[in-house]
Amino acid sequence: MIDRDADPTTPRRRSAGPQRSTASHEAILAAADELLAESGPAGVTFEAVARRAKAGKPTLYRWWPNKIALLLELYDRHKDRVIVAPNHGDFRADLVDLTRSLWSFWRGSPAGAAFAAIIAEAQSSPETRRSLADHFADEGRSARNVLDQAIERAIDRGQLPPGSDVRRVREAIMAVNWFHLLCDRLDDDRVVPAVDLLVDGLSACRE
Amino acid sequence: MIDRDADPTTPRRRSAGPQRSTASHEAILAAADELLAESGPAGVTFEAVARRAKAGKPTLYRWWPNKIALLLELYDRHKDRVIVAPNHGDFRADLVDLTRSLWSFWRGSPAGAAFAAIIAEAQSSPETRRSLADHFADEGRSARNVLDQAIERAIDRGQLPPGSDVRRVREAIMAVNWFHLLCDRLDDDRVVPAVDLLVDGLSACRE
DNA sequence: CCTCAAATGAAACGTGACGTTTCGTTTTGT
DNA sequence: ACAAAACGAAACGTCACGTTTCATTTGAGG
Repeated sequence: MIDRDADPTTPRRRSAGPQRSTASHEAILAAADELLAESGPAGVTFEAVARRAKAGKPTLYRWWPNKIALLLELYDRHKDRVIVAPNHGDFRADLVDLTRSLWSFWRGSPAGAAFAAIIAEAQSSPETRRSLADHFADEGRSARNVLDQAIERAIDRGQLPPGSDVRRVREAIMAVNWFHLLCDRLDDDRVVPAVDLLVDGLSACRE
Repeated sequence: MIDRDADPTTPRRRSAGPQRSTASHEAILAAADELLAESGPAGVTFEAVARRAKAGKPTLYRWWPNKIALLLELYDRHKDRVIVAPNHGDFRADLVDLTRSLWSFWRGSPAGAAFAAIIAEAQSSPETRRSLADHFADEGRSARNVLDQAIERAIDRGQLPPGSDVRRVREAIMAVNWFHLLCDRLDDDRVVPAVDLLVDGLSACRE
């Protein structure tokens, strides 16, 4: 953290005027990131973020309607940096790989707790609940995510039926991931059984 | 609600002494239920419940560690009253029936929002997250629930492999239900596709 | 019957976040 | 230069939290 008060070269105001201040935007995200790492999602309050970022609360409320939006922006940044696209020439292998990386990402950083908090926070109203669903329903989001790419490769290869609904496949996979996150069951041991169950259906649910 | 102040026949104190007061217990649950119906899960605060039940906050904190426990007790009561065991002689049919009833129960009463709030609230700490998982992991809970019964019948009939892990099957089904609840996608139209996807696996995910 | 332990309702406490408002300052675009 | 817009700071009232205190009431055991 920079103590701007002790540095007379930096201006007292980061920016102002008819345009959004990038400096403020960055300072706020950085502060939120620090708080997330230090005290978890519960520590990321608009109050605390504004305090640490030396920003005004109205500035926060101007650009983010609520805590979900802020956490989501943080989360997406980290995720896009960490999750890379696998390509093993086999759908099941790709899915195991993706699931393992995602769960490990969730386990090993504040991101898991943050994402759980996003889902949790979104339950406070029907509108936010819908907006959560829509955030993941959009096909075009983030230039086709790595999961969608793996699904489409599987269809091309014939490992999924030609008429498969990519969106429905994606949601089924997400449902499993969410459940394991929310129940704190992100062990590596559970990855393969979970993927097998998903791909093969309940009939494959052996001991 | 009963205005006990205006009715001199009722005692000023519901009960006290070395035993838990059943009257207080009931009054608190009733008040919580009213608040849930009126203002949703957000309205069910210990503060408001105590006020309406004319109970002391310490009494609430004595018997329920947190809001999750209270909501869970409310939820289980309603659920056990509404969800009945289907038996169509076919696993898929049973599952469709159960899913439809559950989703309709969630849609048509404050119970859905309440249960979503329970999941959400449980995300506030790793301990409560685990306790949520454990609440559903226990085999013996509530004298074998209707879902477990349907699964075991399916195994007996040979519609699921003999070695199937009931717990794993149950969790896979729960994952789907939770996801649809949390994303506010409890339409009747989605029931059959969701069950098919679950039973047959991703390969069955056609348009 | 009496006594003691334990549970109760009421009220108060400090803490902290919420969401909003006000104010004076700073910067940008015209 | 000027006006519009964004900024930081500070304050506001509201509300739930979780805890503490206190007097009161009940039930169980002697």
